[in-house]
Amino acid sequence: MIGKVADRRQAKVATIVAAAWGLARVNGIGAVSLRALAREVGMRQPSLYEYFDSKHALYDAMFADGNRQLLERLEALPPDQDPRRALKSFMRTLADFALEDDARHALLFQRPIPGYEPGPEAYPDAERVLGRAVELMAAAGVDDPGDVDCIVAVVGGLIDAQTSNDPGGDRWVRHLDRLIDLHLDDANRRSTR
Amino acid sequence: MIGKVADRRQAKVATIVAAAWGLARVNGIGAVSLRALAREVGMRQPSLYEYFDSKHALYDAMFADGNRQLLERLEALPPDQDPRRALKSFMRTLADFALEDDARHALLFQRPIPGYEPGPEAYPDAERVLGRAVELMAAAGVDDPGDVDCIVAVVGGLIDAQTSNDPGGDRWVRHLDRLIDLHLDDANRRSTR
DNA sequence: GTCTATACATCGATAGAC
DNA sequence: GTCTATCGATGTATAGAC
Repeated sequence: MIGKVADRRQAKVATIVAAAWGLARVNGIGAVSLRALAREVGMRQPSLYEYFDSKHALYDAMFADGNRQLLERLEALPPDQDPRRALKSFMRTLADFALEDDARHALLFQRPIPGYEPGPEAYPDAERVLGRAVELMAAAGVDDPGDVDCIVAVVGGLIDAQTSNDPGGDRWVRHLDRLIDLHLDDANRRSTR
Repeated sequence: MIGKVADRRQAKVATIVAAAWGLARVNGIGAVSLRALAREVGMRQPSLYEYFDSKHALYDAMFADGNRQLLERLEALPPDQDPRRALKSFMRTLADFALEDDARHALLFQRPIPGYEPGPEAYPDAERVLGRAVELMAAAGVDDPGDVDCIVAVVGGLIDAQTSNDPGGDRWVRHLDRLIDLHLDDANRRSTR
């Protein structure tokens, strides 16, 4: 088996990434230091360079991992014939995912690290998430890209307000379903006219 | 005049804060270093501690200054008898202000600096901004706090999407007026029923 | 692959002379 | 009030032993 050594390496990479998420949850994504991360996984700092060429490469791995987690959860949703119910379920899952872990939400959907932008190789999963959202909205009768943009912005706005101003509560996200209906109704009304 | 020395000090503080905004605009709010800031105002780095006890104190001064700028601009708006027009004008001014300067928008409305939260002494102006928004919405017939939250979140969502995904464009903010009407109509419909 | 050791850059912060 | 000098932390990177 030639793959065994590569597998072990991948497992170690996964361990390191998981430990990095742990540190990020405690002190914030910007406070993950390579020395602390190495300590967490029982290594010395230079040894991490065996697995990541730079700190940005670590961020890329975390970004890709986070998007993979999200995509996995979204794809596990049971299919729903009712396009509205399907869209709401999708968006609620997205919101729950974002609210579960501030640091992960920040890395995936904001630019919390000065000088770091996710590399292109980490984007495919992120684009699949958005693509699925667009599909679901189309099924619900939203054909104007402007309406898609609005719904995306509204959901993002609710999530951001929730995490910033009422972490752990539901003061904003409790309006999620109602606002989706409001915007779908409005989009349908304007497209059938 | 006893106040003269204090005035001079305040003027110097203002100069430093202005220079800090300049650096933030160029490299991002997170990349403002005390050494670069000192260089900018013709000082050495330790001398800045004569004016700010810590870097967080500098951030607090910038936060207060940004909110003061915003409040000034909002209070300069001409009064408008039509509550909807007044609210839209308020929100458009807010959006323009946010889109003008990414770094300022980030410091005022997000938490872009790991470990930094604005101190309580910097909040009054920020609360006056929100208070004015609530007043305008009340005048437009929005009496449910949940509806106020939704409109705040929607405007914030449009602004964030705009800065993140189409800086300099209007792909999201062009929907601002329409979405405000949509949400006001919905709030009014539900409150008069 | 992992280690020790080291180099050099940056950063915020402090001590103490003037 | 401003300076020089310095501290300890960081990230990045390398050399070389095992």
